[in-house]
Amino acid sequence: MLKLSRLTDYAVAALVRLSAAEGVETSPGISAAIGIPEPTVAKVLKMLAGQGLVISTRGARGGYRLGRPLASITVAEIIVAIDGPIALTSCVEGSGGTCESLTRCPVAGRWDPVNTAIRSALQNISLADMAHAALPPGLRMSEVA
Amino acid sequence: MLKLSRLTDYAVAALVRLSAAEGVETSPGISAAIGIPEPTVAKVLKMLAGQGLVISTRGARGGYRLGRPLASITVAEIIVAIDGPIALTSCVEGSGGTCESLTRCPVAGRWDPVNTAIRSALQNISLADMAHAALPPGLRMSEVA
DNA sequence: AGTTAACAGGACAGTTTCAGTCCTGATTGG
DNA sequence: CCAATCAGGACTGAAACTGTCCTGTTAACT
Repeated sequence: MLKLSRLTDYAVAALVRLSAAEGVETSPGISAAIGIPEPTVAKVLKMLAGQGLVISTRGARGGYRLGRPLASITVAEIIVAIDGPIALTSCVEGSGGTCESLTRCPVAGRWDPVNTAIRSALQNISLADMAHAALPPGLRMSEVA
Repeated sequence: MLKLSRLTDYAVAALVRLSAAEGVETSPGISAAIGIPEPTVAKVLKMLAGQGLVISTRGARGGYRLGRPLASITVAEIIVAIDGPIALTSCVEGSGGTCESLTRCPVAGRWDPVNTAIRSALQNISLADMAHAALPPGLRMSEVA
């Protein structure tokens, strides 16, 4: 359904939360703040740390903090960190394996403009944009932060 | 991986093929032309017919023909016909059911700008654009963001 | 009429992918 | 030395998708 994974959604929640925390926060702490089970939150944070979107500190009193300001993190980066490269069709996945029916397939390569358009759209939306988006009626920022 | 279903890919192939045929063509005929098994092609065509993207004629000497010129069919329409409404996150799916943790979820509603951007991008690409895209001999999507 | 070609619609199993959890190891502070 | 915390990978159960098949309906041709 052209939908992204739920983990990406969690990643956004965690990043926004980290932004509000203004410092180092632990995985259990983030879990409690955003209402998502701790093991899952930990998994997401590890993936984000791998891409440098968050910076981890190990050991006691360690935790995570934002690697960059929210405004400089794009939605595209988060999706890449969680779901891998943005390629709508397997034909253009960077896997290197060629489509088995490449010689007949009349679509090979034609999704490129679509992929490009999607990437461009996602790169033009920052996390700050999402954080500032209007919240549903009845939900106040103070309640979630 | 933010990828669309393979059937959508087939749909594009079938539509481009129908455009080349310039008339009524049967499901088995399209299958042979694009190298995709007949039952699958039939399934895709039925879905496209349901959305009016192709027009079916029943009975002997029946078949399918394009409902509109390629240039007026957008990628978004095909995706909707095959995969359903374009909504990246379940939070904003038109299901009406509210997120079970809506009161805590700090992300509710924030994907809207992303969804809008994606829809806009997909609505601005017509099938004719894809049909005209160059078919690269080696087809290498070098690097993705 | 009868037969044949073709679409319509739904039901079905096999496969793959994903979400979520858990375990073991490494690092740092008290 | 002990506790807290991240790192990395393996594993399981559930869900979605793919691809196929079956039955019914429509229309042309003989």
